[in-house]
Amino acid sequence: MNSPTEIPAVTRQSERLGELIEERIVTGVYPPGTRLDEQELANTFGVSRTPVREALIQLSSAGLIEIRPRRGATVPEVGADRVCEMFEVMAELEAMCGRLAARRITADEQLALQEAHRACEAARDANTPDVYYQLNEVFHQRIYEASHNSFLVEQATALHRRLRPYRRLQLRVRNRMATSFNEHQAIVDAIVKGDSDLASAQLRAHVTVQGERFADLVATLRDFKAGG
Amino acid sequence: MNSPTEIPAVTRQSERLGELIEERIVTGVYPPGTRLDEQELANTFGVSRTPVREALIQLSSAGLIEIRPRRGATVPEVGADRVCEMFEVMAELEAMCGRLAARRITADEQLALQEAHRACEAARDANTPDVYYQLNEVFHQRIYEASHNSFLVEQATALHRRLRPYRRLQLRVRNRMATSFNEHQAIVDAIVKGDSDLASAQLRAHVTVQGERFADLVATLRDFKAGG
DNA sequence: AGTCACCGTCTTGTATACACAATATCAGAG
DNA sequence: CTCTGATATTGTGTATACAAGACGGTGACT
Repeated sequence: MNSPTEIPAVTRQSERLGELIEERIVTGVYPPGTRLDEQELANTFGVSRTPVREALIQLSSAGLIEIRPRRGATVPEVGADRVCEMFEVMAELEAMCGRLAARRITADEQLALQEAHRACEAARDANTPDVYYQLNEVFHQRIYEASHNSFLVEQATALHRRLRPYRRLQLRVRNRMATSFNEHQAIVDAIVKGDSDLASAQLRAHVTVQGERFADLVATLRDFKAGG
Repeated sequence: MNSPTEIPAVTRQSERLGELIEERIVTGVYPPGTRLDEQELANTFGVSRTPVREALIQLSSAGLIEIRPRRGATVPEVGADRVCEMFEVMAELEAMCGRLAARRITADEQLALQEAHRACEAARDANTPDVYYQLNEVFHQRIYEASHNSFLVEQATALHRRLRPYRRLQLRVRNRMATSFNEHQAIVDAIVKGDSDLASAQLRAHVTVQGERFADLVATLRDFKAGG
């Protein structure tokens, strides 16, 4: 008697491997410039080279690694300018989500959005940046979904994921949490009000600020390095 | 099946295979719903299953096929609504390109853009839709590049590619070529003038129209089917 | 007669083996 | 001592072999 809801956890190893390797890349275990040796990865994860290769190809398609023919896979050195470009695109994608969300959001989704927003508020009051960071992801996801454009949701989510490590760097920035929450408030207001232009502008600004903060951070680090 | 006389592959077979299979998908050789048997593809292209699998994984990451664990790869049935969603995102990406291009385009790029535009004009005057279609691609690519955001260029190009088959359908639409060219003219003017808001709006409208045309076409086809 | 279970076949997923290209190493010449 | 060229080694790219799950058919039981 097989229960219809039985989940045999039947996923390809290569898929799991991809996630594991991705995790190690974004967490800095494999820093930029690292050469990813297939055999070495295979040994590390206790599998053969085949699923490792498939995972690497997947990551390559996602843009997380670079595969040069006959030269193997490497974690690319993503220049600060490159990341800024990505934030620039992210800002526009989020702006679009906001614009559509303001026009299309349902009552249920409004509730879900405000709930996520209040959760962020709690994290802010508790002064728990890590929690805020996670709830922030939920908040933005709610907006994506309210756009009622599933393709857009996928694109935005993918890029959001890819920018995660760089956004994470900003946790420590002074007052970032409070400022972020205030921006969120304005965004929620605009969406609830149905003001698509305002929602769009607010979200664009919100994300653009993150890109600028990242640029600031990079500049600071460079100065720090140069200074000694 | 190694043919020793073939030119030494400077690129992976799987990469070439990916392009070949992609070509067959977008040209309708493998229509939506087709089950892509690995062994069959391997026989077709005269290689083993390994590079075929790698190509399929790549295509899956690009969103062109769906791979369900243990059930193989299939060409997904992309619903009309899904395509419309993609056009909606494309419109926004192009709008962004235009907005940035209006602010950042160099003198050289202006020349290249206008050259591409004039080439389109020639194709319009010659009433050669196929040629116009190809030159149109170049025209848009020029705008992407003028945005001076390489990540945006990649994203826009990828989505443009993915929408190609649906845009191709519109070649036959009455007066589409002339209308398209007029829209291009307005876009070029706005960019050259440096009016980023206008360029953005014009491009958004230009692409949105394509999405609507596609929707029209689908509706017409449906009625046609229903009618007889 | 309909339904369910069991079994065979087929396809995918993974491992291993082999071929070849690219890089590293070392020796010899300038 | 350095530069260059040949050789060795390493690692990728492809093929083949093996294992395991999914689908279809057939048979038995209700």
